[in-house]
Amino acid sequence: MVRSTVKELINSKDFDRDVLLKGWVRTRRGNNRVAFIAVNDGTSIHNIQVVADMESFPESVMKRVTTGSSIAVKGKLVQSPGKGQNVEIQAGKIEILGDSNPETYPLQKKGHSFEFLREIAHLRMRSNTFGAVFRIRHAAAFAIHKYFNDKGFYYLHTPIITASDAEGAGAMFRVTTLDLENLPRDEQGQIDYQEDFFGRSTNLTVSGQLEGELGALALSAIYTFGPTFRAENSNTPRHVAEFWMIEPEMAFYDIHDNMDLAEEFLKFLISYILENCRDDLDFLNQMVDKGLLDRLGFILENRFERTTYTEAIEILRKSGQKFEFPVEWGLDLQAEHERYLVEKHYKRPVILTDYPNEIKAFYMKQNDDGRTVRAMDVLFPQIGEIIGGSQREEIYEKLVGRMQQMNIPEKELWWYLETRKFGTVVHSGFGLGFERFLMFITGMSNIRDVIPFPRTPKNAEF
RNA sequence: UCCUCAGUAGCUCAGUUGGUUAGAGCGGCGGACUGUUAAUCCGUAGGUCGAAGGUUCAAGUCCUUCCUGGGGAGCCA
Repeated sequence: MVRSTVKELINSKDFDRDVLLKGWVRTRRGNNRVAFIAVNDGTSIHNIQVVADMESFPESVMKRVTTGSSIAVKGKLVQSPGKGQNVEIQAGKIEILGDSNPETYPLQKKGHSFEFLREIAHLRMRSNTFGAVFRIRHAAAFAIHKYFNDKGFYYLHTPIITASDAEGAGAMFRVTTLDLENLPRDEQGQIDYQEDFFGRSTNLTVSGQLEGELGALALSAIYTFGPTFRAENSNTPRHVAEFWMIEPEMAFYDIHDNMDLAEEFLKFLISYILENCRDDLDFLNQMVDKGLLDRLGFILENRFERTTYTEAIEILRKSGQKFEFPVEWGLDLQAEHERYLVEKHYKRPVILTDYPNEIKAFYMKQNDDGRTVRAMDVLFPQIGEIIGGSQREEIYEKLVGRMQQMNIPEKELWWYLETRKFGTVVHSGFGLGFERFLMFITGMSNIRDVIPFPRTPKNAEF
């Protein structure tokens, strides 16, 4: 007999047929006459109830049906006479696939703190919340590929190991095969990286953007979606050392095309999750974050307001609102400022453009005013910035000028600069931190709870 | 890295101005119960009080250092 999943069975109306179910026991209730076994196989947030007449099964088997054990059940799918579920399985045969000692199995039927579950990350996916989170994580990843593929973008695999440490996006992890106990030295006593695997110093990537631009300037539109590494000693609910990032780059797109894409992309992802993960979202909305569904609706129902950084500073200064951090032209906006603009002033998502060049990266398109660049930040309620991007500087001389000002070594990025020498075009792109997006769409408040096995300072367990 | 709060049973926590043998709920185990819904009721076991050092007649409680975790800040996605 073919195994049916919980997802198939709980939605089925084809009753009184024989089915085969395999899964893990979540809870067990009952008395000496009848046992109610809640089984979950990860295909749904819901469990299916297996009903077993105690006298039909040997005690030696029923004793082993404990929380966490894996079982196979052959039985009849029937309409449930009890409240709380539509269908259940009247068990005909129960086989224990794998025992689970109830005295040592750490997951109980009562709720656990996320902090505790993080310590048992190898088992936490068996809990309701983490099952929901990781089903949504999958759906979001799939939706990202679907969106870009349907739009004619190419998925470009930018390198994970990079020799460039000029990207300026934070501290990097070194990649080496040198013997750390016995490092080769040159005449000056410096470490001799010519002896290293690549013949030079290499690191894990902090961004695929620069290589992504090379792809866009050949294939018209590309996106990257891969792991990214930051060796910063950041201990916050919003940072991990290894995370996933989505970075589209588009030739012939100016800043306005870029904003259009970002808005359409985010709305598509949210609609896709709402359509395909409704049960999981309902669960999270009820158990984790009561404002979740309203907030997702808020994004879908509103056109993103577009304005400039300079205008935003004016609004904040005139607001009469007391902020913890100062509001002044030239300073970066804090999350509290971004949230005020979105939640109080515009009451809709906001895209800010034209930031002071001093607080933005070297590759951003310089405006004619000489002091702002064509950056764009997409701001969401609750979290502030969710997407950061820009039109890129395509004029060789201007780009080099900026690199010199900011002490970015031109020699190392010769390949990046050559794209501005040979057939340069207007182009744009942006970056979306995948886990930051997942926090928004699941309502989870710690980034370590939206990635299966988080890497943070002093923690690389699992 | 800085600031701050916390660490007591498998989990979530209480524990008085330092004072006898460290408690509860849940979970586990045993029992009762004819369809349960985080079942209910009765009973029961379970502790290196994060680690090391110190003060004291006496430390879960006070002091020092360290470790781990939460929140905030910085860095940033």
